[in-house]
Amino acid sequence: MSVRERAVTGGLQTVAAALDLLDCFAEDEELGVTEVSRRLNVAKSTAHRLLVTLTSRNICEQNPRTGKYRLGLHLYELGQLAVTRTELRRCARSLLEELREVTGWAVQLSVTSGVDTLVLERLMTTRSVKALPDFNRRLPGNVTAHGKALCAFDPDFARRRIEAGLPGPTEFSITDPKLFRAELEVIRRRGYATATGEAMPGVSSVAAPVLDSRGIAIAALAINGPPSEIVPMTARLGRLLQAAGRRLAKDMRADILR
Amino acid sequence: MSVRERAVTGGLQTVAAALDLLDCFAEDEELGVTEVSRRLNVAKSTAHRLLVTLTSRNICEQNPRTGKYRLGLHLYELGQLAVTRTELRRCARSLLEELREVTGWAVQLSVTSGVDTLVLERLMTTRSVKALPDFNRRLPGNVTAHGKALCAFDPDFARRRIEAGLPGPTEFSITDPKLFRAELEVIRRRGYATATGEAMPGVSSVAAPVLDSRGIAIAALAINGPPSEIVPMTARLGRLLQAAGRRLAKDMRADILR
DNA sequence: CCGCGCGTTCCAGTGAGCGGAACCACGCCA
DNA sequence: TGGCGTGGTTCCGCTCACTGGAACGCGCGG
Repeated sequence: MSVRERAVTGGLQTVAAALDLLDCFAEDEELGVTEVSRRLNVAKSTAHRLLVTLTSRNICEQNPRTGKYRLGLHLYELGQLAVTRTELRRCARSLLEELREVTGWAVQLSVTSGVDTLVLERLMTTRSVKALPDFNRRLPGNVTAHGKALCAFDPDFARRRIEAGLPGPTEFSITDPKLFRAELEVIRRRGYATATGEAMPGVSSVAAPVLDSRGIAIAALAINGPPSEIVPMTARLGRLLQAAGRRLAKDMRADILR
Repeated sequence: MSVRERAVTGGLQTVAAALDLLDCFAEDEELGVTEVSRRLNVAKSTAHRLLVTLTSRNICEQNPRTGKYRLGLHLYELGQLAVTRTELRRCARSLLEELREVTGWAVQLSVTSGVDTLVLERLMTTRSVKALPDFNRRLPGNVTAHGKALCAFDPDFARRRIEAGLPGPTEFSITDPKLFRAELEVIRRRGYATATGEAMPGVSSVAAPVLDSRGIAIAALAINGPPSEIVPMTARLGRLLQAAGRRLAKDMRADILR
């Protein structure tokens, strides 16, 4: 799809192409002009012009050694503005720190985004940095505890995920819709979700939803760590996270009324 | 400056306008079409088209209640990709967690960006969340300990800051170039920087630089907390941060050789 | 009901943006 | 050493995407 074909009703095709270019960097840290032109299906000169403009505002940077381009730090600044202004993040700030200190493991706050989950905040500890690999902020909703908690308590999200297919990054991932629905039923009865090795080997997590006044999940709180540490205290973590989820939901309702 | 006047040598004016529009949200959380059109000096219909396109990719979002626009969470995703791929952030990951646990206060990692400092990572604790207000990731280089450490050990940055003027957000900020230079001399001799109430009232910090092989600062590590807690242990924190800075610099040099 | 403010849509004119081609720099291999 | 391939950068003629002005639709307040 070249620039001319990026229909945006009432919008600008050139800007759409520039924004789509940014998404090319999700898979690859650095890209050359030629590869960008191939992926966007535009001429090399067009790709170059897009990159030059993005680079002029530090949305992209060029590696002087290789001549290749990567995402720039101005995105980081803008992104921090976006996320720290969300109500959810504001209300969760203190709670997340407490969870981190009480449990001693990595905590995170997630929301749905399309058919995936998006981690809005992830706080680590010394031992979690050592024990856990870095992982993605965006993941399919069926392979993590927080994703499953969100699916269990947000029927729209679950439906979207199932319709889009259930990816299976590891051998433990649930990819069968029937099994997935059964798992969601278990989670709804229990009130929290668990996952081990389903997004990536050697990571266990427990998650509970943050529910709105209709009982629909608006976010999920999770604790991550190695299976040997997390699995023995699953029930305890589940209760802790449920209580935290209720507190956060209450804080958000209070915030709206303020 | 309208769209037609946004010259980008070899670039695209329309894309430049879209990116400049994003910067309008630095000051204000939400903006209407009319205000955006005023700030960019473009027609309302042009502003609207830019916003519609940015919204189509979730770079902006529209508040359905007010009709106003704000930054969208896709920026957050892209920004996280940008920052987590920096060498510095990768090397500092574990070290920052240790510093936080050893000191019990908020730690941060900063770099220079134009005439300001940019906080790449800030780790909080429960008590720091309670004791410290939220503050900006971008600040002038003369009003924070990390900014002063970067100025003391990066002469170019210091020159740029002084030439651009020394802002004084509080009554304690150093705004006189002569006094500022004297302060930098003290920091260079001592090896670490301190600040109290200079960026915002009621916050103290200690910072030390991360130096490259020529002795030029490439980053700064800082600890922040309330004056009553930080000031009595300034010397101890200074030494701790200097050691951490040396270790980080060494890790980065090792990383490059890998 | 009318006026005002603001987000949204429409349309004619034109200049910004497109792609193809050439240029330049670098590394590699016979 | 020279030729080739790769990939970033620059140039140019053509055309259509983008611009601004104007109109529209909606909500609110007097």
